[in-house]
Amino acid sequence: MFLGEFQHSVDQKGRLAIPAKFREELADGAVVTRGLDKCLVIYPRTEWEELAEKVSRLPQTQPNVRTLSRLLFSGAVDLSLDSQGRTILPQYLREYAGITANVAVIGLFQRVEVWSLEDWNAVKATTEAAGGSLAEQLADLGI
Amino acid sequence: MFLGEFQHSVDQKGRLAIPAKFREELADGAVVTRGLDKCLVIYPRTEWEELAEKVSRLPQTQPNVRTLSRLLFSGAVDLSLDSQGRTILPQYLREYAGITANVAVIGLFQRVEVWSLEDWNAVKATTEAAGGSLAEQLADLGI
DNA sequence: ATAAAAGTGGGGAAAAGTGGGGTGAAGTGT
DNA sequence: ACACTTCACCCCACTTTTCCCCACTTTTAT
Repeated sequence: MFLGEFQHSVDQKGRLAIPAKFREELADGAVVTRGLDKCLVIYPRTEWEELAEKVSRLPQTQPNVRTLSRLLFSGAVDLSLDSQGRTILPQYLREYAGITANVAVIGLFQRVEVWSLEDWNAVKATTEAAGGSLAEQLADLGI
Repeated sequence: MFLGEFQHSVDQKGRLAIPAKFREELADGAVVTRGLDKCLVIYPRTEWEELAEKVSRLPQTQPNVRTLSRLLFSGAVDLSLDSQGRTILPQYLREYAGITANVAVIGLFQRVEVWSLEDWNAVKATTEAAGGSLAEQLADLGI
């Protein structure tokens, strides 16, 4: 279970330290790829396989599905950690998410997202402003 | 079952003593996250798992669902107690709830809320003043 | 009144995060 | 085929944060 928000930095070699609390769960294989928003997503192996299956079973005759496949699969790399618990983010992924030096690493239960710090703060501000309407959604879930 | 109001302080290291009466019930795992109001909420493990499961099963392709997930999960940390029964509140959570030095810890049956003392006093004043009309509104809920 | 428990504060060891150098493999160009 | 560059990976060093322990004060219970 991935939880929490961590501010880390990407060094000149493109290395990003994965929060120590996440490492164990990612140790036996994980994949980084483009997210649906302007961010990167890290899936542990089992989650990734499930997602990949689902997407590959969608009708590839639909343009949207082909677009999604390209977004998801073409960007994917498997995430390996060095002895300090860092991974290298390829340049094209950093570009996609607008990542330069400072990033936010976000735990989202089954997955991990990586945002440029600027963008994450913007998202957070928007989210908190939308607090009320989200409360209603929760109510709909019977929470 | 969490009941009562406690005034505690947060020290320079961001540590908050959990009221002794609450510790046992939180000992086998608990999670703190952002509340829907300007406060933090502590859920015991079972409550949290139920909530997290519900949210994680929603279709993550919907933008609102992703926003909700981020609000809920990114703010969450699991609550571990040191040998003095204290937990560390990360800085971003303290900021969210406007917590600096003095807080109110409130037992609310199945969950615990943490407020900055100032905000709590304001909320309490409002609540007590609204007593009469509140009763009417609650009647609609069948209480 | 005394003892026990709860709350508060701070110091020190350990872990996490960050930066940089060196080595070897892969790829490029001549 | 060879020299050269580039990039990934491993190691080491430093700084910062976190966690654990001890000590003190205040409150509660007997």
